[in-house]
Amino acid sequence: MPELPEVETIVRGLQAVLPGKRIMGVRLGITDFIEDPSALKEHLPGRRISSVRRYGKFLVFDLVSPGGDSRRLALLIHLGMTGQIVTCKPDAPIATHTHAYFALDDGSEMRYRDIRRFGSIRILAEGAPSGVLGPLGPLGLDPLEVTEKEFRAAIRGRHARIKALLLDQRVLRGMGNIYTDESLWHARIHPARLGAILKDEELHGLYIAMRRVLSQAIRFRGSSISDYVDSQGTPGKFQQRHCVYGRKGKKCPRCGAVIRRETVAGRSSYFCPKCQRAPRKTRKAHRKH
DNA sequence: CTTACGGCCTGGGTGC
DNA sequence: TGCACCCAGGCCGTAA
Repeated sequence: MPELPEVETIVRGLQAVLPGKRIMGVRLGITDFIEDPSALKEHLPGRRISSVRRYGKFLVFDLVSPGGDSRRLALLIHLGMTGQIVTCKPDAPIATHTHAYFALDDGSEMRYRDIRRFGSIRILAEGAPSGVLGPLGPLGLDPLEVTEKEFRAAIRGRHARIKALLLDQRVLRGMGNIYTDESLWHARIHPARLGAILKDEELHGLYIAMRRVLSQAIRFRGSSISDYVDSQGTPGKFQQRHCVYGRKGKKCPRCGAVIRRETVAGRSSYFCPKCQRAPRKTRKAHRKH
């Protein structure tokens, strides 16, 4: 579900209401997607949320302990495909597939709901001796903060398809299937092209397109295809602005050709066969023997 | 280092 | 109404 713009929208909504609030208690439903459920109950109650940040597609809740205990902890939530976080009153109706409830000291509640349970919730000990960054460690550059030079360096010389590179969280943190396809369309680059063969001119165009698409998507509060809602339960609007994603069989808004859907890098990929010229062929035959 | 694939889960849509 | 099948904003592990 959520890519950078959706997570950013949720984070902004939470950052507006959560900082300063203390977590009083944790209730859990199904926990098979939580690495260490008891750690949540052990470490969260009593701690105060100092800020809510986005790191790639992760939500990071920075926690401070009022009792002088200076060990810094963070609550890390990844939304997977169908994760949702909302704040509400404790007596608000409980949506199906709600699996975690965080009671706050102002009497409100933060809830985590996740139909498919591909998400994750875990504690990050920021002062720990090793593996300090945990799952955040391997993540690459933020697409909205990366410079063009860094972007070029990350893509150039890579033999993988550009689609796979954009989706690889170790290269860029935050891109997902929708915004990858939209960015490639704007830049007129076929998803199966190899990163290594892209010209500087094309990388420039892709860099500009990616940042424009993401910024615009944030402005429209993300894309709601089926499940995504922000922290107030409101869907995004950017899906109305998609040029190729989910538009198989419809006309390319730029040239009128029929948009196609093919699997590239293991994911559904939407593109305009006319604007986004396909690469010559993948030489796979040579590799055998 | 890369790709391909299956798996994790549930639900929506389609066609018979 | 049922069933089989395909699809889905992510990511991990395995094998080649």
